[in-house]
Amino acid sequence: MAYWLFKSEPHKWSWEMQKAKGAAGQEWDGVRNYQARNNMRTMKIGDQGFFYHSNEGLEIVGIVEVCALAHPDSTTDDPRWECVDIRAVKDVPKPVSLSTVKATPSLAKMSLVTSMRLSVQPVTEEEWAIVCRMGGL
DNA sequence: GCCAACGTTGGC
DNA sequence: GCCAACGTTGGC
Repeated sequence: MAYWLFKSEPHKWSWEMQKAKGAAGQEWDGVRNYQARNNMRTMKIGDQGFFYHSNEGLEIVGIVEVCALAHPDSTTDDPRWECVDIRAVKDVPKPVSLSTVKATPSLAKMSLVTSMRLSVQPVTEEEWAIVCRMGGL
């Protein structure tokens, strides 16, 4: 099982909207970056991910789960772009902010810090455990 | 809203 | 295949 982090601007697609989709989940469309796409291609059903609010909020607010393998992105005809589906699993009781992540030495190597602009990122098992603990899980 | 960082595009 | 121009992302 692998761990990931999905970024979304809340005014475009928020955690509340994701939760409203329930178990059916939502296509993670609109990604137009090769590295992010490649990350999605390697995802398996049941992989866990953090849901991060970028631009506003700047914090990890929820846990999601991959519920469909990479498939063509329905929002484009360009065959280069694929995406997975994810569904909300649970809230992070105490959202973990970017400033907290930056201030935590053991999280200094998180992609969130080192690859600021990558919208779909891998998270290591250690990082996952640390963030979950800080988030009250 | 600004702007730095960085990914992508396209001319040569 | 290089690199300048351009567009986008995302923190502040």
